[in-house]
Amino acid sequence: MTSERYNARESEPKWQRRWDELKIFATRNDDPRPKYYVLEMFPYPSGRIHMGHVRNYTMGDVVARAMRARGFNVLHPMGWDAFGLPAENAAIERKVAPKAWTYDNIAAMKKQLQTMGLSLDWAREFATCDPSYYKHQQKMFLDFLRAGLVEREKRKVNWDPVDMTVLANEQVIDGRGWRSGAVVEQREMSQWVLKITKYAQDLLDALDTLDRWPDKVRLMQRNWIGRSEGLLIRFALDSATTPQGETELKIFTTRPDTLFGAKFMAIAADHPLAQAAAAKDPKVKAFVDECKRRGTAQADIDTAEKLGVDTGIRAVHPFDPEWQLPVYVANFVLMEYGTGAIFGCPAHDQRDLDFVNKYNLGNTPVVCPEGQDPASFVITDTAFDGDGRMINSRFLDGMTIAEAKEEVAKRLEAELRALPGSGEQAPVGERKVNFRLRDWGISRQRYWGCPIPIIHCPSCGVVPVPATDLPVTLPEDVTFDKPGNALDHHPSWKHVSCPQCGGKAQRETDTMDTFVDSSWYFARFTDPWNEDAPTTPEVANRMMPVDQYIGGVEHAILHLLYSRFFMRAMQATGHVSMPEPFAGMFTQGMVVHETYRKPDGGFVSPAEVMITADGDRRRAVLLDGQTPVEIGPIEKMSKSKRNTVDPDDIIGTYGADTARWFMLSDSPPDRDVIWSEEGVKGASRFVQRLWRLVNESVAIAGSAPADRPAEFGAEALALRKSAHGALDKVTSGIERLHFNVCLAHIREFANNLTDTLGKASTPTPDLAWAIREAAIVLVQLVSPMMPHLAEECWEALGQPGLVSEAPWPAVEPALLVKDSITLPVQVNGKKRAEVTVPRDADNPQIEAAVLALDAVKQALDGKPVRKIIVVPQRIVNVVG
RNA sequence: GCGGGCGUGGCGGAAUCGGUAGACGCAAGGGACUUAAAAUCCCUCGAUGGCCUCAUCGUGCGGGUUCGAGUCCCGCCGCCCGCACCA
Repeated sequence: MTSERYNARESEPKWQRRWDELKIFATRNDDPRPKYYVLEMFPYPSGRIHMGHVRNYTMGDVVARAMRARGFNVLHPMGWDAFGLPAENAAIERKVAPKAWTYDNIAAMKKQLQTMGLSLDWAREFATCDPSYYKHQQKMFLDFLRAGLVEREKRKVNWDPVDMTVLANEQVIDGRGWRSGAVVEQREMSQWVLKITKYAQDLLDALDTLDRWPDKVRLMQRNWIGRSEGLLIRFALDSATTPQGETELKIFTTRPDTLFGAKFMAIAADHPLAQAAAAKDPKVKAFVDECKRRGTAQADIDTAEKLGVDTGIRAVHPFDPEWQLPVYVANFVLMEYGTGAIFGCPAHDQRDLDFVNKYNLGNTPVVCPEGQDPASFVITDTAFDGDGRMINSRFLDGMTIAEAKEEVAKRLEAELRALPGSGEQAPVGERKVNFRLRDWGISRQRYWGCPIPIIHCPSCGVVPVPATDLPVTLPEDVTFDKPGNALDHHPSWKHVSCPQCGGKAQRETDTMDTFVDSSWYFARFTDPWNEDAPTTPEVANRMMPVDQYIGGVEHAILHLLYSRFFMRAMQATGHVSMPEPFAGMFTQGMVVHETYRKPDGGFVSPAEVMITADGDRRRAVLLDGQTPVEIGPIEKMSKSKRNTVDPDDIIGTYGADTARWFMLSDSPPDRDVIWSEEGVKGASRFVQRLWRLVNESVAIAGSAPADRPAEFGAEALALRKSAHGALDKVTSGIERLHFNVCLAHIREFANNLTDTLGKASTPTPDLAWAIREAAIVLVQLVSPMMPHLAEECWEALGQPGLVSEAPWPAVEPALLVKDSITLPVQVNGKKRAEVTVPRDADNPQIEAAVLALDAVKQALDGKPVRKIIVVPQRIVNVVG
């Protein structure tokens, strides 16, 4: 027996070296066992890992280690999402080349990650900025182009008129450029888009097959795709009021039933009709220009005041040639959705109601809720969007909404009118399924991204770079002394000869959105050594999909949806043969921490603060012991709030196992976890306790027989039940990623073992055997969470080999069965007593036992028993 | 603004299915050991009242369904995440 404390600082590097030497985490693609692919979202190489990474990778590692023990061929790789804006910012601010900055950061972060003891197959590591990775991405871009999945399209971008550059939404602060301070403008640019909308219906339908995804993520994706069924309606325009060449306005609506409640038409500022009106009317032009003087972020557009201007144009109601509606340009109508034009029915749409109330256009309710008198039904500031019957709607009156929609659709489909220009007759109304989802614009006017392998030739047009010329690599001799795209500024890079005609031509200088890089890395991990193709299909098809993907909720929509699209596009071009990349998805919560402020209001970091207890209250002072510090709200760890904790410090002080254990304890993994010094100390105490407990078990049970005894006494049986109960719960808990509950069960089991040891200084052989079994099970249960400590304990127990390679223990089902059960007894829903009955007691027996209880008789107070509800194995409720 | 989520003791949280609310831990208080401290071990720990093997109340707020609601439904309040060029 040892009385020494467990020394993480010595043990952890030792076991990490051992694992490394034996290459036990290297995955072979030809391993015949069933595969299990665990993946955590790969990090952006910012330079240092943060606690969010520690939490994310610990969770993945627990799953990987547990599944490995259960006999799976586990694939658990790691790489770097290495392109992106911060590298360019570093180049501007610190004059370091993006490439050098990025690879230095990768080296530093890899070193940090390696101290965590993760069971990763580092042989598969790559960074998305490696030409050997993006070469294949360029190849796939060209495959997609040939497959009709890539197009050119005009898109709006944030334009900084002073720096003459495109800004990311993040770089627009209160409508101004972050460096220049100039008011940003919307500007149209030709962009490359990936045709994700071609898969809109499939991406929506397939959500139903993703049964191991969180419901909330599937719901968010469903809403993002935004399928709606409605009607395209061609409104005729009154020629007297309409600019030359315009004869009709096409709108999309999901509420054709409310057509008789229409009060106005509204079109987007960049709608052709608005452009035509602006050319004639300075007031309209001023408004259209005003609309362009704002960023492109949706939240900003939506929260801006609803404004509009009357174009003077009048549209004709499709059911009444005498009824004219004013056409407004409105800032809340988007060209990107539907046809960029709507009809406004203020009584039944809040935005429309706010709009008419502002411009005094009035409203007429056309849907009346059931039970309300139509004569007195008035709308003032709250639109009614519920169910009801049609009123004030001529031939629709009395119909339900659904009937009215159908009737309007039928009538307008039957009505024909000449198409503008052609004279060909076409229906005025057409049923249409519309999606909110837009195609994925991937062009970025930035240097540090994957070059788009296209050459623009004045005579041949858009020419793909020939496959033999790939990759198109980034030049390294670039400067960042002027704003804008450094690739574009490069003196020679973009000048090439056309691969088709040989004439002078220019390379595309836009690079790809970094979401492209992260939309297929998981497939590349299955065979990162293939130099000829993005994937080796027979390998990818065996190792994919990812069985358990883990990452932050912030990626619930974009990254996950783009990846789902990319798999489909890769399937269409022969790189994989399945549509879904992630069979199981888990979104983990953030790591948050208290904030601290000095008397002058400045934030101070946790490392500079001392916390003292003052009765029930906690107080904080600076390390000088003098200056009081205000303890502020708990917030997401961020540099600006200075409430970050450095994983290096924690691992250096307490060891990786303590950090890992704490990250998994307390909070449910999908919720935020509060990092606290007390919590870490608690985890550290448990590390020491477990070490003592295992060593005491060795000392007490050293005499245990090697063979399993035929009979077990009461104490041994109780311990075995506790061990196998914990084993059962932890095994299923890891499967469901309920780590906090797993840890509680492990602690409970450890408490039971401690109690047993306390009572058994000289145990009988059967108890000694049970103690040794319990210690072994305990070490195996903690091994996925605290692998270094577990190895040390495994050695102390005299077990052969490494616990990291030991098979997961098997549960003995007989030990999970209880002989008798204790049921709570309620009288009229309130708990009054408990009754203990044999496991197989039938209902009449239980009822008799319950009615005999004094507490039940008392609670009934002489009232007759009306009925007794017996929920098997759960509860008894007596109704009096 | 739109979409999504969350809310349980002093604190983090537990409670497969609607079935004993508060598992497990943290903090706190009391005690043991110690010259002392650290470490460790034991006890108490939702609120109120009381006859401490007892009763009432209690899961953000207000209603509802049910024999029974933290869990389901309706309406609020508060906080957090995403919104297409941050990753």
